[in-house]
Amino acid sequence: MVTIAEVAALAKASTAAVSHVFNQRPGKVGAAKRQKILDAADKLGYRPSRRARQVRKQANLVLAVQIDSSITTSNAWRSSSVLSLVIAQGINDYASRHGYHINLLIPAGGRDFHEITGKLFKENAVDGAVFFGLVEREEGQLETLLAELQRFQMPAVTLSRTLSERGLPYVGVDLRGAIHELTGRIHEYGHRQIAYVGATQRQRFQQSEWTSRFDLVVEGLRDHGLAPAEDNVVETVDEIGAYQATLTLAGRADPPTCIVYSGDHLAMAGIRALQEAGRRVPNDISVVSFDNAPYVHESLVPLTTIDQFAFRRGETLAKVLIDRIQNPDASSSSIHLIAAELVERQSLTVCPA
Amino acid sequence: MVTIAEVAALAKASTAAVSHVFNQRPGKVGAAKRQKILDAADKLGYRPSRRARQVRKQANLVLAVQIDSSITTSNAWRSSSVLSLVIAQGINDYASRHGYHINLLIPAGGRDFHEITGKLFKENAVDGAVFFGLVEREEGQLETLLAELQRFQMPAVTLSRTLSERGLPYVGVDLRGAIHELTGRIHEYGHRQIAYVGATQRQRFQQSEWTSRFDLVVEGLRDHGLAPAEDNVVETVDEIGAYQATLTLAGRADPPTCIVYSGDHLAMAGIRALQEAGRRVPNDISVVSFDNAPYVHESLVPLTTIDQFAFRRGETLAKVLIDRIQNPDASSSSIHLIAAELVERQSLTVCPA
DNA sequence: CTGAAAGCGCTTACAG
DNA sequence: CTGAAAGCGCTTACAG
Repeated sequence: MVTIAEVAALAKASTAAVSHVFNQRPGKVGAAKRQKILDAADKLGYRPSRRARQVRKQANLVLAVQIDSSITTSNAWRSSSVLSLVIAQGINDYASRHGYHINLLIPAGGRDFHEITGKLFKENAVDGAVFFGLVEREEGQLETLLAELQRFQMPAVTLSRTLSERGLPYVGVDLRGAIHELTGRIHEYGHRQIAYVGATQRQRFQQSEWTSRFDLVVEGLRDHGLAPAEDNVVETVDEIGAYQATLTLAGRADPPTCIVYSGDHLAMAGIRALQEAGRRVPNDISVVSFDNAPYVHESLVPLTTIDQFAFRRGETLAKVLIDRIQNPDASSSSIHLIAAELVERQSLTVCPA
Repeated sequence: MVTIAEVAALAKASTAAVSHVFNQRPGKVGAAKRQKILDAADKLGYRPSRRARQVRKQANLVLAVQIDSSITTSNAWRSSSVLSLVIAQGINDYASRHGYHINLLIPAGGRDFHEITGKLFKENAVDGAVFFGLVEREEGQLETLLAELQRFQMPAVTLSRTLSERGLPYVGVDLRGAIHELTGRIHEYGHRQIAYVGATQRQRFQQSEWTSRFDLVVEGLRDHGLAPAEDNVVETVDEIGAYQATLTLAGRADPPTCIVYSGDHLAMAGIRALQEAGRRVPNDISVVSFDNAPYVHESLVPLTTIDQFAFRRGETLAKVLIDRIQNPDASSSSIHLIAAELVERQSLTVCPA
């Protein structure tokens, strides 16, 4: 391993100068010497040691990432498990570009909270934490978490609305624009009979992004004088449900000409059902959905969908957290919204005459 | 933060003694002094600093964990994504109990290899790596990986047979015993018409554990003079496929009395189909499957299934890897098999008369 | 603007 | 069996 001393020797500078150069402290080292140092480092293949830096800086350079346990314990939520992983990828990507590692916690029933606070905080093992969700299993768990965060001065960011309402910086997605564009397109293409298959308000997880998808779609449709009829809204959470619902819708005397699904996996199941029912997509019936998940390329018909930018959300989560860690006093904004975007492929087209 | 010096002072010992005690070096410190040190540490709430340890030991205390990218890019493989996460939990659990952190890599198309070797190895950022699978995207990628591993003297363990055949320590699951018990039970319960729904030999991923499930079931059944008829074997990889296949099987004039599914999620879909077809589970038709995944509690009928101990596999993976890191010369065995176990719940019962 | 020096908290030969 | 001391690679007041 090549050390700072070797670089200093080759560049005929002090180790301090080398350190300054590698810590981007501007104006500390003259341009000429700076260049010599950079050249020497380059020639030697020098890379600052994370480890030594950590001792000196009294920082772990580790981020705790707590993924919601429902992604493993709930079968129907497996689709969000994939998105969670993509978010985790994004966090990891940004974090490692900034010298941080991830300590991934996927709590199993009940242990969630203790794992993170009890071990990591007390052992001073991490510099910050990201909470995907907060499944409150016991009364007062939320309060305890917030208190611990406070006590250990632990910076944290979240994807959970509950936590964001309690002051944690929040990284979310802004669906409004994309949904508006989508409903505009649906209207423009002449669709009048629209169905919605997926999670709606009635679901047990209130306030989630999934339910707001439904609300926003209805709202967007209304703006164009459209809205799904009551019996064109089917609450379902998994693919078999979507498959069955679609079969039913397709079997109607007067089927919808456009079906909106709350997720790509449901839409993909729906397309299978439509094809089996002898309906062509999109010629007979258009299909649109949400997520633009990594597996969307497997769709039988290229899917028009709303990209939620999961990876980018992960990056933002990491960025916001690391900023807070490195700059605890800076008053940064606490809500970060990433605008979703409509991705037009082939599953949405003009309404058949 | 309380340091080793403070403990030494309170215990009237040298810092070296304290260090020895905390490093489990036996016979280095007398029992009496040892106790005094432990007491002092306890009173002060002392915990060794990972960071300082890292500089001294020239170790990162970080493990790279490369999950297979197909868990996000393939919709049908979402079930294995959950199991992968449970394995990752197990790794994380064991690792953090031993002072290691995880650097989780979920490669996105193509970047897999470069990410791990190019960045982590060269930057000397990790002490070891676990590879869930190796998706060879380019010719020679496997060779390059092995060469890099060699070059950087990087300990690695794997879940992939391809990699294990090339010498990496392998942690697998031994299904034989559990499947033998299962087929014994099926025979004993009087089932004669048995169906298999799920992944079989014909699947694109040869040599995977999934295909061997099928082979072993057939083998176990044969041992009892049973075996699924050709048209009782349905190749499918997702829930809708399982649902449809089950509907078909249940609709037969002479339906099977026992259906074996290659995964819990498929069995759960199958049970839905059976119930919708008016078949009672297990009274009319028995159902068994593989995995004992975390979401199995959602099954409409408590599922008899073969537990693959994903969590334990993760722990073992971490253990084997850390052992290698800490003891590079020890010649340890390179194949570790965890015996699967039959978990009997209610979905398998005696064959109706 | 630059460099010599102390120190982060720990581990480990080494001499006793 | 025990302790004084050097050192891991870096950062950061501090004095020049």
